[in-house]
Amino acid sequence: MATIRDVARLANVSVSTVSLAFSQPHRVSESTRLRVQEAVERLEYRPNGTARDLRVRKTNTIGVLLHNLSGPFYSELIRGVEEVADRLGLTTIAAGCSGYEGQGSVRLLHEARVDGAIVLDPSIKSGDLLRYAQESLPIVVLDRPLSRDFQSDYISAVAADHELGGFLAGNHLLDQGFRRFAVIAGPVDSEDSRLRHVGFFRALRAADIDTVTIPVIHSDFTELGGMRAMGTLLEQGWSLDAVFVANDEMAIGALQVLEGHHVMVPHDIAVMGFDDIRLARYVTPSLSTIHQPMYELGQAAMKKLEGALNGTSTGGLEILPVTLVPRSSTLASLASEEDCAHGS
Amino acid sequence: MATIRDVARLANVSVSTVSLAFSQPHRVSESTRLRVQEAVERLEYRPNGTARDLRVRKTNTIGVLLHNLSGPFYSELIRGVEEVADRLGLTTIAAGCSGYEGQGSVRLLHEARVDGAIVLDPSIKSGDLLRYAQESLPIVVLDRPLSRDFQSDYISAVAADHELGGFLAGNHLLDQGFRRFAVIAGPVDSEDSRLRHVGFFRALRAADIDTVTIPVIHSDFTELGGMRAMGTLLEQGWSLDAVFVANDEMAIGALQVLEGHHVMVPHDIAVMGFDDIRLARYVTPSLSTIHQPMYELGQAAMKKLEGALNGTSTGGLEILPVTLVPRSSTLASLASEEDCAHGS
DNA sequence: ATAATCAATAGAAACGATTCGACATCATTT
DNA sequence: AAATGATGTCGAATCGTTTCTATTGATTAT
Repeated sequence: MATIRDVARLANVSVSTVSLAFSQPHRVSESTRLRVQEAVERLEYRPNGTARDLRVRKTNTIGVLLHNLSGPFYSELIRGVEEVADRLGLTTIAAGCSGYEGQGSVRLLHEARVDGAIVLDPSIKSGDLLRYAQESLPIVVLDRPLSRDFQSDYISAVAADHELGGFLAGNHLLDQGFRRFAVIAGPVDSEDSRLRHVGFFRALRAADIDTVTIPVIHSDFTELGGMRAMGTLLEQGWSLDAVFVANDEMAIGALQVLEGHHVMVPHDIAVMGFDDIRLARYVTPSLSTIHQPMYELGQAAMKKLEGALNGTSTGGLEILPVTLVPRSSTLASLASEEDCAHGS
Repeated sequence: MATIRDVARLANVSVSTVSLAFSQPHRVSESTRLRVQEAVERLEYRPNGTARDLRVRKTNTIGVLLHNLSGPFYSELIRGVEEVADRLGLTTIAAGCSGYEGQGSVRLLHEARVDGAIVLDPSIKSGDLLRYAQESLPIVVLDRPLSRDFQSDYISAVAADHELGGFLAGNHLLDQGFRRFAVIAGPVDSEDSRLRHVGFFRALRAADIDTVTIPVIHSDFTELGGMRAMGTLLEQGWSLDAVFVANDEMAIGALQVLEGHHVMVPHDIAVMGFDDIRLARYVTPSLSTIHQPMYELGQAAMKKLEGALNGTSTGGLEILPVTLVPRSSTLASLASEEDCAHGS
């Protein structure tokens, strides 16, 4: 690889002049600029980013840390981040955190390989984040609980309004006339799931429904987990109008179990999900759910990061609203139809 | 941020000793190691990755370049890459290539910010890749055409056997007794689509079917594109048994149009996709398709890259087999049933 | 007893850029 | 004619590591 020295030599100028020719072309004479230009092309010179980063102590790169890069769920979110970052001339890189400490993406933070980071991985310990975050490396956590002792000028947060989502879900099911509910929640340590749950119960209580008698099953946010949870619910023989499931993955699992047991949705039992993943629209019946504004979340996170980067930090927590997406799985009009569908 | 000098000062040793204490702890005495250790903790010292990279001329990072990070399609693939990279102690970072040249992820290559790259983005010009690829920056292209003049010791390729996929699809449809076909292909400049098409026709010709009279519509690999293509096919009034669609996205679009026109699948027309995206299993009727081994593709790409990185390069092109995934949308037994479904 | 070996540490030279201050050279002002 | 100001260029310092080559004192071999 040709270095800037090689270019300087070939163009018969000093290294500093070459550098100037790049950064402030108007400051060097026409003739030298041309000579430099030619040398660059002859040598196929490309600047070494690592060296530059070291000197200017900036990488112009921000990292998005995910639990694993695999989640299709985060696609939209990253698009939002990228869109904003691009406008700011920043490169977005995403890294999964599958491996153990030191490995993988934590290295991006630990070794200051990025100027800032957006963290979506609940598996990264808050203590670590707190240590990493500093003026030269602000962090925005997205959709992850931040506890009271998790305060720092260099950490801010963006989240969807999960409580509101639960509330909207509850109201919707009530509107449709359902009265006997069950909840399939996420893992007990999931703050998101808890908030959704809280919002849901708030809606029910506002309608004078006794929430204490409502069966709640905690599962693990996966399709399989949803299947097991729904199976349990059926076995226990509850009489139900509707099930509020804490995310779409599990809801889709639940749908399958119901179909397997010839329980008609929404006729016998309505099902409500949360997240609005792509699949939700395509399953049969299509799944009513709460839409998380993933793209906007990504944008908001990146904007917050920008603020922290250029000092005009806003800090704190920003909460974005979610919206109800009613589909077939909770439609009362369908629920009251006859068993057999006529025509298509 | 504390530097290694600060640590050295506080521990009362030289900078080089601190460095040694990290890299080869047995080479320094117990007592100094402890002093260094303590200084590190007191100062919260973390090595600067940028400086290290510059000195050792290696980043221990490999990049995965995607068209956009958004594609859920690539999730599995990246998982495969990550799994292998982790074992090798390499960090995987993914970057989209949305922006223009110089921006975004090309910077990773251009400025040598990674030790190697896996490229999935057809929008990156082959010429650029050729320029970037060199001993210190090997590149593996994945599932993208590499033309004859695209030869370099530092570029290798991994791809799925699209031709075989088309062939399997053709045979499957023939097995199910379909005889009058149409093809919804991808963009004309898509090598993948072309190969799928070729394989499909090879199967038909082997069964003495005249492929010349088969209608072919080129679309753009999107759901909407599939809808338009199917719409056109219907308008033109062909009598068809089955449609081979060059990818699942378009196939799903086609399915929707057929449903809209009250054409029963597979009773009236069978539909076959390609890729085996997650959605394929969940649409109604579930979509028969050709499974691309995304995870294995990712693994294979990373292994090839490893070979190039440590000199034991294998180079060339590796082709992985695909498999047939028959589902409802092409099942002859369903096709011959009565119009009205009884029960579920 | 002297030379050779070894362990532990230090010093200094890279790595490849950017950037600051200095220095000519030449045109302009007083 | 001297002072001032641009303009274009250059040398050297710097960023924070790693690593090569001394240096020192102690231990072992001859």
